[in-house]
Amino acid sequence: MSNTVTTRFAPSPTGYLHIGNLRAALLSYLTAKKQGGEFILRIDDTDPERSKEEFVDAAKRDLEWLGLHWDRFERQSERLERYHAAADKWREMGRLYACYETQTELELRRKRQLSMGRPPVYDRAALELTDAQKKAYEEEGRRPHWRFKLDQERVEWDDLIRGHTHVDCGSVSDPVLIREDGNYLYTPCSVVDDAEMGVTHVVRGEDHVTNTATQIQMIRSLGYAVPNFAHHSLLVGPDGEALSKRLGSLTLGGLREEGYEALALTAFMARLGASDPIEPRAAMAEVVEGFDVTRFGRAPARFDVEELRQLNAKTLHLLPVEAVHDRLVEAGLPKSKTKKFWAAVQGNVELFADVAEWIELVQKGAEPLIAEGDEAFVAEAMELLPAQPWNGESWKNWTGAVKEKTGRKGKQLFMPLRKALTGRERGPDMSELMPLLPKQK
RNA sequence: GCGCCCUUCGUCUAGUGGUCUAGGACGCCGCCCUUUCACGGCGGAAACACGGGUUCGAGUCCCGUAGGGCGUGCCA
Repeated sequence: MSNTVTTRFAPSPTGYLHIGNLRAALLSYLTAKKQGGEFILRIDDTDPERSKEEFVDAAKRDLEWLGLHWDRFERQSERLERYHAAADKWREMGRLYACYETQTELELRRKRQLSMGRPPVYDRAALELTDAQKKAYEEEGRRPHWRFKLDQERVEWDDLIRGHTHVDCGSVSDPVLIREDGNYLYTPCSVVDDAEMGVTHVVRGEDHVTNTATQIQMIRSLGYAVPNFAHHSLLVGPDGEALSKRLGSLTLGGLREEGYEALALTAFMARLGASDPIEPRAAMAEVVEGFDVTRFGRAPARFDVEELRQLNAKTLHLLPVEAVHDRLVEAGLPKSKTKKFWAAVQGNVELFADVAEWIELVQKGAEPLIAEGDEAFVAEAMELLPAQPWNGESWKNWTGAVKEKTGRKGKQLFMPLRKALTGRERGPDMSELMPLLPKQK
């Protein structure tokens, strides 16, 4: 109908979303939003055995948290009649054929092909089955699974990320579309949904490249327009190893619980593996603005949570107080104090949870930390401590007085005083921090 | 095994035969700011996987080797 750029993210609710899923979801979302388009969240739940509602809820929660708001929500389990209709068409065209091999038989056949140095491609034996043979199988109690008969041609497309891409369908097995138990597999559902939902850009991982070739054939056979494709590379770990092994520890929910900012995560993933620099962002609109799917490379991208942590810190360092006010109050800070507190402390937090330490300091104070040999100096300095309340000049005045009295200067002067007041060696600018400190005992 | 893709500073990358003595960003190191640490600003070190070939000339083209990713499911 319209030319609105439309993308989708189609997770199967069989587990929690992880960082790899985020790459696909985010790139899809950003591809749509950069063009003012629509983003669809489509739950791929055709497998009733493995799909769990719990995972649907979790996926929604994760995407909402990250700010990947969907314009439409669909679920494949409610669209089965659409898939039936497509399957009927394919049967009429002679492109969907019944197969009766068991999984064990197929496995054996593949092993035999492999041992002969041949690619394990389905041999289409079922195409030769006579009606009588099929009937015999049925009477034996076997139920068929259904394969799509591929044209043995070279399928080509211009991929937004990979450039000109080709797959030789002559070396690909005819994909199974319908399982023996009648459930539809990913491939046909995706084809039908993308076409009927008006998806213009399919953005997904490069593990789908072969699927794309077979799906293009299915799309064409149904007379639909072939959408644009963008296959991004997959993530690998910090040492270049496949990430799949450690994905379990990299769920989006887990990263959220560890305290990472949604904005840090989206800004990071929107640039990881692309040629534009990874930059901290103060709002999702900036992430969208700075996104360009064609800037991504074909090489696998390393995901290192340490780099995420660094971006997280920089993100926090540029967030205005309005963006964190509610969370500061939730963490126990009085509303009236958030502005000055954040101005003083934001440069010293890597994860938002780090504010807890500073909130405790400004509310309860800290045990002085006095280095050996500095006892007399600190005692002398405390005598000169100005009366509270302190203001922005207090630190300067105090240290000036201490300097005059003791002759100390530089680090010898400041570090002991910082430690005496805050109990720490590191922290925010003392001029800003001192007025926030509680009444001294 | 076979097929596809990939390999430039530690990391993400720019680079489509000739100012590439290889550019940027993050990190690292140093300096500056703050008469302290952190934050911030400025600067520096740091790479064409290896071997052949084509060419006057190769990071750029071809072949091979090595390494990595993906595919090869009645998973998605």
